[in-house]
Amino acid sequence: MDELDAALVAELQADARLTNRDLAERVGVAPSTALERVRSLRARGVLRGYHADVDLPALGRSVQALIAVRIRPPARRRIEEFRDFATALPETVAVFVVSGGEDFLIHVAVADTDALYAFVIDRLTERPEVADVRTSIVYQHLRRPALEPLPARSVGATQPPASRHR
Amino acid sequence: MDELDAALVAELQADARLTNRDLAERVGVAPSTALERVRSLRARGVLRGYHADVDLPALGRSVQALIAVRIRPPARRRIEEFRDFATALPETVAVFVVSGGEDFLIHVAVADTDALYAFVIDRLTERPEVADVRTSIVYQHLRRPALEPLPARSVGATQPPASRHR
DNA sequence: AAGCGTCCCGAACATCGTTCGGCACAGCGA
DNA sequence: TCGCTGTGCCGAACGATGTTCGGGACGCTT
Repeated sequence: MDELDAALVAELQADARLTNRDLAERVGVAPSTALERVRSLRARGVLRGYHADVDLPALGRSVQALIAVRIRPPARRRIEEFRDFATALPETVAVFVVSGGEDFLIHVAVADTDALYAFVIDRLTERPEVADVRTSIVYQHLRRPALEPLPARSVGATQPPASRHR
Repeated sequence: MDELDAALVAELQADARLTNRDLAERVGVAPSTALERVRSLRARGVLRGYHADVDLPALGRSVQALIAVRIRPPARRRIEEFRDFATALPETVAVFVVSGGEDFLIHVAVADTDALYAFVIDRLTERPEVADVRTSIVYQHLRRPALEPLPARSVGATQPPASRHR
């Protein structure tokens, strides 16, 4: 993870459909170099995939919510089963397994508030391990365009090689 | 948003770097057709962009958290200012503006628990409008590979044209 | 039944992805 | 000081891909 890797990652976070040539040009290396670097990043698991960002209302999901769920008893098996269950639901956008007052935060996107209510009372509270549910409507969901590697102390980061060549 | 559009969106959500040819083959149309459809989806704002999914620990951010923040007074100006502030912070992954007990949920990724603590007490509670903060560690963050358009009642969806041609 | 609009296709040319041989530099040991 | 070695990068070349454009098929309207 030297500076070049970081630049490639940043560019691909901002636009994953950049052509390899454009990508190379933006970070200032030859296309062949960019190609090999990106491959390495993929192989090392730094780049995990590329996903389209979709407008949820256009998909008929105008209402988003974050649903905090408490599981009783919070044993590994219950947690993992519920996590898999929640992740597989078609209304689910993402699932956070968290510490604190609750065990899960489920990010859902549904057609309207009726569908949200139905989701909570039919899908969630129907399950016996669900001890508590708190629903928050999501008004806005903003993401950062690109995550830079932070100051990076120690971590598993490989040594940045000295700058080379021309 | 007919069936073909939905298929294209689903494929690009799963892998945004599919070549147009592969994409066309998967959904069963000619490359030129796929190209025009995807263009239209972009132009209509259904597809908002393409982003690389990055392994945060590899970027030196091994600790993730969701930080619930309450703003006082919760007036529009305060809310919007704080939202922009939080979105711009380098530690921030995403910001949810929500209803309920809190006004914000900030998803952050930092190097370690020290950095998390520093973030909360130096960056957040330093601001006078921050009335309350609740931090939850994120153990896991799972996303759905692809969001299908839900049963879709009414919505702004255009009429699906009858199947055409061969 | 004829006209029209929509959607899709396939061929063709420009552009891109990918491979491969080779060079430049840094570090090492003699 | 000198040569050796490994690493990272480059550029040319070939195969694959992106993109445009003219035209055909179908359903709907008049």
